[in-house]
Amino acid sequence: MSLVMTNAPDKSEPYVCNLDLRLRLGEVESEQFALAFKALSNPIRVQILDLISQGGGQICGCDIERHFDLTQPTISHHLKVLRDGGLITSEPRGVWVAHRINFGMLTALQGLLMLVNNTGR
Amino acid sequence: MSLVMTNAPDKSEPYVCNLDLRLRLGEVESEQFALAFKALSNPIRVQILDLISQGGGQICGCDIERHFDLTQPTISHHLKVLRDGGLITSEPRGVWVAHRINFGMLTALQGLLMLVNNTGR
DNA sequence: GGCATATATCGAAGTCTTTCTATGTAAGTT
DNA sequence: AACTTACATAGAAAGACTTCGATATATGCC
Repeated sequence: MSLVMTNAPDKSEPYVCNLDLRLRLGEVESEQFALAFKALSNPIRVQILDLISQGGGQICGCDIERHFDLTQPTISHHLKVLRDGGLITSEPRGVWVAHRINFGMLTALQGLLMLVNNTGR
Repeated sequence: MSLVMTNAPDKSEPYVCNLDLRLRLGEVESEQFALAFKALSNPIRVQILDLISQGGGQICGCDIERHFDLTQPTISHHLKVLRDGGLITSEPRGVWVAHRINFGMLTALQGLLMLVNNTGR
């Protein structure tokens, strides 16, 4: 019996294929998660999401553009990717558009990470 | 005074640009997060990560390939993307390779989501 | 109506991703 | 030494992503 807690595989034991593994996540489910993570797979979009979270629901594109060396169409594109990934919602408000965090999606992503993090240990 | 808790912007108020927003995430930091999220931006890789978490550290490529209609080089590529994104580690163990979840990275990603989720509310 | 402001869309250029086939490497087996 | 098994790498084809300039739309103001 070892004195340290470990889940490291025993090098002396021959490997036996693990036949118990199951795809717990369905195709549709994993595609939805992948789409949301894809929205976060770009450093600019990670920073945009952080800016929106600081804005407390009151944020327009011009408040975002100011922080980056990118053109307005590019920022508009990144906001669309975040929207399509379900991470934000955008509501027209007169001449500008209010961008808000979709808390439900963030919570869902946290849930998936927790599932993997806890199952693995 | 309203009877419901809301952070919805007041439609009657004219919008004023929010000059207080700051990029809390540096360039290097947001690039690292983006790289990790990019690893999760594909449904196959989301499912692979889930399989590895179920394996408890004892998982080889053949245990993964069985579940997908993809060739061995393609699975090998996806594992490399997960590795480069810091989500798993892979240790050669004789003729096969043990893939393991990098719990620290999952926790870091959960932390970012929590930051955005909590700041926004 | 005419003009300014905020945002979206289009189309194009360059780059990166996904997947394959073919091939290489390295450990275990007979 | 030859063979099998597990995995990695190389190169190629198709498609997706990122960014831009140009242009369109739509609201608010004079």
